[in-house]
Amino acid sequence: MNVADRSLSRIAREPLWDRAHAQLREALLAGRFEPGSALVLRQLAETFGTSITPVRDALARLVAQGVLAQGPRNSALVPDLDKGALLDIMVVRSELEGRATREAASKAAPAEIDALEALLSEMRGMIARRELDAYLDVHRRFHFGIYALAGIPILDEMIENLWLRCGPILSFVVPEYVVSLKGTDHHQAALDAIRRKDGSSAEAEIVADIEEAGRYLLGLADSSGRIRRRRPAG
Amino acid sequence: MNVADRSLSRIAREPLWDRAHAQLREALLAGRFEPGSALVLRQLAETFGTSITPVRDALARLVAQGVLAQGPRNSALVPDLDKGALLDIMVVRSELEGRATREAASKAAPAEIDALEALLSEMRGMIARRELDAYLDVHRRFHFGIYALAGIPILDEMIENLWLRCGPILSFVVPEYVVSLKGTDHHQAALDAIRRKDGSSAEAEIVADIEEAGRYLLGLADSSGRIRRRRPAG
DNA sequence: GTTTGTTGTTTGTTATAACAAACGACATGT
DNA sequence: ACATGTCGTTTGTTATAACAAACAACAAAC
Repeated sequence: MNVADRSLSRIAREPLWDRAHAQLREALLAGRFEPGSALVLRQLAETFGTSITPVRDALARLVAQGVLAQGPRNSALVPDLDKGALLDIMVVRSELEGRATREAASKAAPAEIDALEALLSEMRGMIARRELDAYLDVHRRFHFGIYALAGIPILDEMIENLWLRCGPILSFVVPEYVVSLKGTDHHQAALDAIRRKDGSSAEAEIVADIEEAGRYLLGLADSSGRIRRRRPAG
Repeated sequence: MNVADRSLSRIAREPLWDRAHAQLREALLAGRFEPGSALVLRQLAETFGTSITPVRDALARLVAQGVLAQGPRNSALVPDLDKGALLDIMVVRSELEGRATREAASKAAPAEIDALEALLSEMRGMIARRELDAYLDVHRRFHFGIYALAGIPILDEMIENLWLRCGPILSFVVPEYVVSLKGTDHHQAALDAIRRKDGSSAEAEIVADIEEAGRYLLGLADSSGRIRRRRPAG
């Protein structure tokens, strides 16, 4: 060990496919891909400025995780969820996120709960200002903040996977819907329950939150059962 | 359509990486890989008689699924579960497999239940004859037979993923353990509960089955917390 | 006009080579 | 002896080219 150790930081090795994977993941979560559209190797490779190999790796990973669907020619497709698929995901989400919340209630420290409380007030401000994208981002951090308190990495991983699976349609919610929920703030109720270590109530609130959002998205389904956004992307 | 359509069958396209993936999956589940060992691209490529590209694809998929761990050089490692990791998996398995069983109880048709009953008697014969490998295979088919009845593909997928994660140590059970369980046959009890559409009891039995196996595997842990087989593979 | 066959383009698959980072063996210096 | 530096080997990463399957457009035949 020499004196320079304090000023220098670790050099992280990050393969190109890892960066491609991260970018695709983020774009999916932000709803920047049209459900049903195909992700083309050479096209993405040109966008990223790499050869097709790293892109191929990234897409293979996403498909393996079930985040992307595979089309006819082993091509990667942005999933186009129908009512049945969404309902199934909601069932698993309720189960997993409910359990994570219950575990969190028995382990959370006051300081950690306060940090989540801060996110809640952030969220309220964003709703008032109709900042939907920013709201969705903090909203996600709030949920995963709870689940992280459970201290079960595998649970986190699987929950994140489920969010990714409905990523392309998560942005279909409109600000008006979020505003209309002021009366039934499951987020606040869940956090309050966690604070008083009432695992059952906390679980029930989170499940209610998931099911409420699920019902809203289900209501967006057209006659064929596919989930569409109210106003097509401009 | 011509007259030949009846005798000819669909020609399935199966890429090399898909076959490699399937073989690795099966080997993992059969416990043919030593926990902690590294899977080397060029070595496997030679075994399969292909270039490293398809092998790379297969390993990337397995790592993305969380079935394989990633080592220092982004290398793929056979997971070496410690007590904590195993416990976490068991929590999620109980939650998911419990829910699947509950759903199955409300949807199962008598004929489907009878088919599972047949598997149960097959299992009993195999235990009596100490055919461990064959038993584990039918045992797996029994469990997934129940979960399939729930009719929620995503649930199935995630449960299979969890089994794969502990695949390398599933074969650590010894015939003596299985035999010792004659008194508490959770499998039979779960199936009986499903037959009388008692979802809660069915769920409880499956959870008990999982936790019992979990306790056994936990008992194999050495002083450092790593799960080892009683008798090292010959 | 509909069907059928052809052809060119698109797109995922595989093999191969060049590359770079990490590791171990070995030698060297203190 | 121990630390350090060098070098060869191992091993994952990336780019590239050749390939094969699928699709669409178009032309020919009935």
